[in-house]
Amino acid sequence: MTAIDLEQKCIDAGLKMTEPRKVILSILAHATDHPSVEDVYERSKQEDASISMATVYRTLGLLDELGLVYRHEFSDSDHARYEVNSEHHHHLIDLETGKVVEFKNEQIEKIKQKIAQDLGYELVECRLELYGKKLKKKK
Amino acid sequence: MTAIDLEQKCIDAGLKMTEPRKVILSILAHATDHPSVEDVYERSKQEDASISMATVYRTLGLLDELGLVYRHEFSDSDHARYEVNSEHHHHLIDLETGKVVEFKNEQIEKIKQKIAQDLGYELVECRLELYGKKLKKKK
DNA sequence: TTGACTGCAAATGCTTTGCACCATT
DNA sequence: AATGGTGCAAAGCATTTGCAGTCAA
Repeated sequence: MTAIDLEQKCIDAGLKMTEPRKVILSILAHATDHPSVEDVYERSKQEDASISMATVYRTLGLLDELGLVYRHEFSDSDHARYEVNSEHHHHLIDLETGKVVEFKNEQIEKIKQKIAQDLGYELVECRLELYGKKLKKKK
Repeated sequence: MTAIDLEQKCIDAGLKMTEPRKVILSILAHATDHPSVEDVYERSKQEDASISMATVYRTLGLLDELGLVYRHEFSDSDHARYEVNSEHHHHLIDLETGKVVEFKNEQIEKIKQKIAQDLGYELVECRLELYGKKLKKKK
């Protein structure tokens, strides 16, 4: 999803397209990692030094509510990290470097559904995170 | 795991078996839910009104380090919730009531392993939580 | 005896909010 | 012009910590 797409979705949702919001949306659209609030704040300041932390928190909160962004709370760090909500996937976190690898798996999606159903529930959300250490290549 | 088992493991780990710790271990051993720090504190006070919140935090922290207890951070609430670390399982959280249902699934265990391996990682930890709404029984 | 443990209260650190001013619509 | 958005600084809140007294071993 591009920055323009995000801007349009915000406008459609009735938000005013202010300067701070444009900057934040652009940063999120271009991020290749999963930045924390602090990260977004730092990067925003490079575009526009007057942006405040409060605005970053408020904006990310709004985007999360609108479902445009996904809020992660990986257990290897203690603050939230964000990513633009695009295609459904899960994460593997490198315990040594904190690097996040994304993956998809059709089989797991099916089993999740089935487990929830068997327990008498409709699956609404799901959190699946793997934490691991890089394997040393053998030989 | 009984309270006695937990006490023994703590002693083996070199911890002194004090009154507050006995109370907290007993509460954890008897809990059928996944109590928050606050919950453990409230329940502890009924056994011994002099126990402080700080001690509950410190004790739960120690137990987590020793691996005797598992610290959850379900995304429907914002504080940590604990359970005695017994058999490996995952959780489904009822989004309407907050109720936690435990489940196991062999298939998922295998797929998790395989995914990590395929990505070049050794699986160390994992978090799998389903969030859902109770299905209405049809007819 | 003595080092670990505890309660208390103060400190922390991330996040939220009240308020007055400002900008988008 | 009206309303929603912003920066700032203060407030919140769960959790942690310094300290002096206490207790298990």
